[in-house]
Amino acid sequence: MKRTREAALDTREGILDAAEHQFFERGVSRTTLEHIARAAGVTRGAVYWHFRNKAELFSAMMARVRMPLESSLHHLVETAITIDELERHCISSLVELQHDARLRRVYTVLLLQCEYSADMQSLVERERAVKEGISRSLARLFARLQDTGQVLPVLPPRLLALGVYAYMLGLFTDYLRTPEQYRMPEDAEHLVGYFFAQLESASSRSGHEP
Amino acid sequence: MKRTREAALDTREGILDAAEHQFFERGVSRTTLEHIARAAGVTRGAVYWHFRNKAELFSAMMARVRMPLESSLHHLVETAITIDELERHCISSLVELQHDARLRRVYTVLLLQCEYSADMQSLVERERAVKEGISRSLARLFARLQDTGQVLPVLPPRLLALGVYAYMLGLFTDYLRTPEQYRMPEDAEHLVGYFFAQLESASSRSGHEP
DNA sequence: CAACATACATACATCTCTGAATGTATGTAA
DNA sequence: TTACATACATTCAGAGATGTATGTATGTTG
Repeated sequence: MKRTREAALDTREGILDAAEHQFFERGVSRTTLEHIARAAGVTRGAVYWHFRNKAELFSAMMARVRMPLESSLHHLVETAITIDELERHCISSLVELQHDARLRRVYTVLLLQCEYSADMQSLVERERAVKEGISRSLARLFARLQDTGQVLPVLPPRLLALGVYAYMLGLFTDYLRTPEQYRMPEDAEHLVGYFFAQLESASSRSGHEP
Repeated sequence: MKRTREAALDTREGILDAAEHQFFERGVSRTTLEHIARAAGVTRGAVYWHFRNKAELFSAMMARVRMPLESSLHHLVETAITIDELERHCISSLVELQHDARLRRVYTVLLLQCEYSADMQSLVERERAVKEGISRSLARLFARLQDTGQVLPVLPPRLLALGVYAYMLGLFTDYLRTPEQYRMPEDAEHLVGYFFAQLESASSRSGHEP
């Protein structure tokens, strides 16, 4: 058994992989560090070597994946873009779930297998901050797009931001819960497209159909 | 201390009330039966007298509240109704959350404070069945409304049902997580109204504005 | 007013999980 | 090659948590 630095990194990654699967299958609170260790082929000693406790392990696991709504969106939203780009981003982030098993697992854990109680305070606060950022960015984007006439002023920017966020959250959650009800590339396009259709003024809407 | 039958029922309700609060504050897995008993002013003996275990207590707690999306919706959807009725139902079920603290607590537990792991299997299956029923009912309703020309065929009924469900699920979840971001009577109306606006043909849309 | 059932409280045995302490083999730098 | 750090494995003590068994006071019924 080698104990070089690279091997240690492999072990660490293996533990995180195992945590992903165990959390996904048993839920966060019901999986013990022993479960994770065994699944990773190590003992709890190794786990405690790499992570201070379960909460830190959880955070590390979450940090490995970029939140689809967060990752590129924040950049996307700050640079001047069109409403179409935002729509395509929403669609692709939904479709991505079908292809990326890790994303699916981690998001299932985040949305369905994790209790947001007081001991997860740091996690809760972080998520809250992320959502705050997304909402504000989205609202500013919509404000810009409405100013330039790209988006119809059917709703104030704040509500558009809330609406898009809630819709995507609901779609993510429901897809992860019952994926068999979705035919994924097309349904994502239609469902998201439906929501955005109202926003697109006639000018920006041309060139949409083939 | 009286031990009559009515007193026993009071105790039972008290335990359920306490469970609601404790689950809400600590999350399901982190609250022990001791917590619940103390909060209810009894001991674990009383809890075990009324409920076989934590899972059964949880189920009993959930059974006390009617799911806003489930309760009247199922009836509503089977009787021939207009799209406006469905829209108003969605709005009012959202607004209801603001006024009904119990609903808020129980739904927060269901959506944010509860891990859907294997031991909650029965709960998971039940929720799944409920959603199946809602989806099918909604889809049939949309099909009828499209046939009679009340709703524009912008999307197939199945996708409309999925979309409405996901949107409401997202709104519920997000509102419960960050209620301070919503100005509740109006925002619910605007957010839901936005989603339904596309569906309403010119005829059914008249008489909407004051 | 027995006799029994109900509605709990109390006490206990058991189990699980955590965290820390300790042990140990391997790598690594002087 | 010695001395130390790294990367784990093993062991142990302690804290909850669960479920059950038992005790007990109060109703309830014939």
